[in-house]
Amino acid sequence: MDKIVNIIAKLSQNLGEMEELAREQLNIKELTTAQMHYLEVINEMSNPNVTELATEMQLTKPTVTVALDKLIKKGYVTKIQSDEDRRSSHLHLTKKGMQINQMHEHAHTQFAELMREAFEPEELEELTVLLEKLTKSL
Amino acid sequence: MDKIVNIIAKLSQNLGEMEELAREQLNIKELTTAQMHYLEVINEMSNPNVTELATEMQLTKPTVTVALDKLIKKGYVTKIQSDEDRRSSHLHLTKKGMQINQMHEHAHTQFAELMREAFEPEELEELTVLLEKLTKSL
DNA sequence: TTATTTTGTTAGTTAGGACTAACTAATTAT
DNA sequence: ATAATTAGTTAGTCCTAACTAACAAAATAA
Repeated sequence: MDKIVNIIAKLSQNLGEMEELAREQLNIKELTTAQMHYLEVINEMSNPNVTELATEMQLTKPTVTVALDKLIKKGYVTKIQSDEDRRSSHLHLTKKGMQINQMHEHAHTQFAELMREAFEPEELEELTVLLEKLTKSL
Repeated sequence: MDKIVNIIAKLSQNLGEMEELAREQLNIKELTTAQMHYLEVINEMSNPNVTELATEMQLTKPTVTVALDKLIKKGYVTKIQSDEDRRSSHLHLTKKGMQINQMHEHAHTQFAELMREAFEPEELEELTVLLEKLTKSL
């Protein structure tokens, strides 16, 4: 019945598959899904401390401390002591940690590639304009 | 630079948020993410047996057996012995198990709603035609 | 200055979800 | 008819990731 809902379902599914594929290709198998989530949130928050990160992720501080230890050991995150409050540290992604962004980007680039193949340039332009409008209202 | 990639990134993010929201709203908190995944795959495969399900999910049979026991106990799945091979059983989702579809559908419906709000009817029609073409080539 | 609060850690526990090894029952091949 | 294979289960192990309780160190309030 509802054509749009079906279309969205399919697009959503495809995007999911792309992300999964990108993950495999970029051999981030060293990281679990949970660990990737930490990196994503740290990235979004830009330099949170442990307490802030725990609050944002709705986890306890001990949980986050332990999780961070592993990510630091593996070289994805660094902790830099704060100047204002010496109990506290800011969390940063290392270059290696930034891979996580690459992963999503990679998936989205691949999807964009599919779109370029599927459409004539004029159609693509049309679609871009429409989707741009949509994202602006989201 | 690449407008489309950015647009896709945003759409992808939004779809993800919608799914998460739908999950919360439909109080499927009784299920873990892993368990939901079982239901999704069973649904896609329509009546697999344990071996087929394990192969599809790239898990061992004991793993799947144990996971299914829990889902059966909670009333999301039923196992029906095969007539042709009495060692084997077909897996079915119960009505309760079908909720999982509802969840995705709900998310997609919400997203479609946003689209209807964002566009004039003619634009929506235009977009539908374009996206339909895209999904066909995916 | 002393007491309280806050930041983060360490230690120990629990639950989920994966695995292998060993098994039973049913089917298929020799 | 017997041997080998296949479907699925049970038992036992391991790892991840969550939790609480108890703590030290630093900052803030009384």
